[in-house]
Amino acid sequence: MERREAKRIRKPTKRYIEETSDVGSRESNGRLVSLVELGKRIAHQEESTRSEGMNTSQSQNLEACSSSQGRSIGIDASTSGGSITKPDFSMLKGEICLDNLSIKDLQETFKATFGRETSVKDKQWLKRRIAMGLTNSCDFSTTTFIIEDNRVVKMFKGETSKSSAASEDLIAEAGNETSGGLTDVCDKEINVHSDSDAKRPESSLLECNSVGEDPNVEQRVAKRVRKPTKRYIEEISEGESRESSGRMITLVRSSENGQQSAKSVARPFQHSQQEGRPTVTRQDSFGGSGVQVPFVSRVRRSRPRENFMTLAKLQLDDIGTSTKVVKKAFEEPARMAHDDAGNNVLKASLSPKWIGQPLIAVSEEGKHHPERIVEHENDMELKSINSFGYKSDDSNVVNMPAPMGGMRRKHHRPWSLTEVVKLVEGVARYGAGRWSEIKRLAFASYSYRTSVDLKDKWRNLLRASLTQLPAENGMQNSRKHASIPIPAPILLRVRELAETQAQVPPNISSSKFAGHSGGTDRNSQETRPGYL
DNA sequence: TTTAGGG
DNA sequence: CCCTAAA
Repeated sequence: MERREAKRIRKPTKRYIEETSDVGSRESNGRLVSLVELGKRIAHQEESTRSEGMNTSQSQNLEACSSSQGRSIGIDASTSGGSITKPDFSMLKGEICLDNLSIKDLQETFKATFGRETSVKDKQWLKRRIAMGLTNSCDFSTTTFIIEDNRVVKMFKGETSKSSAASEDLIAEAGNETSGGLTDVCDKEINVHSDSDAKRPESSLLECNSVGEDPNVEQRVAKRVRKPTKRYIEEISEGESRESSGRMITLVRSSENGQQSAKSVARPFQHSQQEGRPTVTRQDSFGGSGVQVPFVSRVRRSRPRENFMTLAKLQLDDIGTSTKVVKKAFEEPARMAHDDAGNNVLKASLSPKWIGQPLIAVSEEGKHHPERIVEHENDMELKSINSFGYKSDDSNVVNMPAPMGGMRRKHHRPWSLTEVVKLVEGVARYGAGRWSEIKRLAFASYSYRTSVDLKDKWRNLLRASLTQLPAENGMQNSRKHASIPIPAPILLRVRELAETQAQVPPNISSSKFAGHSGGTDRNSQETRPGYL
């Protein structure tokens, strides 16, 4: 329990949070830049008192340049700056003033809002329409930048009122260019925008920004390379989901109103992906559709592992992965054949069959339950145990059907008594925890049984020795269970060893386990403690 | 890769 | 058994 906590709490979380939030900060930083620039430009424009026409065009530019937030900022600027006085924006603060306007005014407002004329005379309709349009645009813009918003806006406002001095600073800091130069750059950008209007995915506010102040941004992009572990993806996505989902909404929204902003917002991800390893966006090449999936579609809990693998193997003919799988799959039978050389039994007849087996038919087989094939083997086990000759048993060349099932679960291989004994011996000799050692020395002939398996088995043995030992008098040979109980002596030994090596949890001991084993058998995955 | 633990 | 985190 304690260990678990320690394990779970560890820093990776922190690190990943850092990394992931980095995206956010980078992005918001980008926004910030644009806002700063906006402020700059506003200030500049105020300073040089341009003509009315220029003003309006500028405000449009603002919108275009800063995409989503541009909207609200532009509005804010015009209201707070006060230099822009087009009647269109008289209701910028929302639908507040709509009531006071005449139909004609409303129509004009409509035009200003939606960019098209309307002949509707219905005051209510107009108001509703305008209000909707406004709230839409404002809405998503406000949801887009949350934290930075206040700060930025605040600074921005102060700057506009203060005019030149502050703006000079910003300008110098931003790009050691003259303000004219900067505006020129942006103006250019904007012209491009307005030329092709909606159909320009590439050019974006980000580019506009990076013109002024990119190095930081670039660095951050480059920094974000590592792809979090799936587990972590799931976990942090919990915290991040808000942000990402918000962004998704933004994308949708903006694509339904100002087109180009969508692409521009989404762009950083693509960028970082090109930069190196896949990061936040992934190319899901399922079925060759090649769809870009933003973040991780956190849809599945539990283990779709095999499914995925088989699926991958089937659907996309990725040579790389599939070959790897196949190779690994083939390894098993080969080794098994080799191992069984020392023993007798039916090795020769079986192994060639596996090797010769085609790679197909595997995927399909994944759905069936191949667990059953073991049955006969148990009988063998029984025999050898009954004779109590702790050997000659587990030459179990289990009739394992095609191991290369696209990474299917290892066929459940019951632990034979000899294996258990060897395990115990191994632990006695090398100590519990030296699983690799034990594996290498005591289990040299059992190619299956990885060190992890040994570890697991030992854990189970331990558990068994703890729970089952007290009652060892009563139900020694009980036929309750189909499988063979582990002989008490062995369990005793296990326990001794465990005590020797301080593996016995002092107080909890049996009660916990007893309660635990009462639970559902979880697909018979977890073998019962006291049995083979 | 190996260990340790949770599932 | 599987999966992962840590080391």
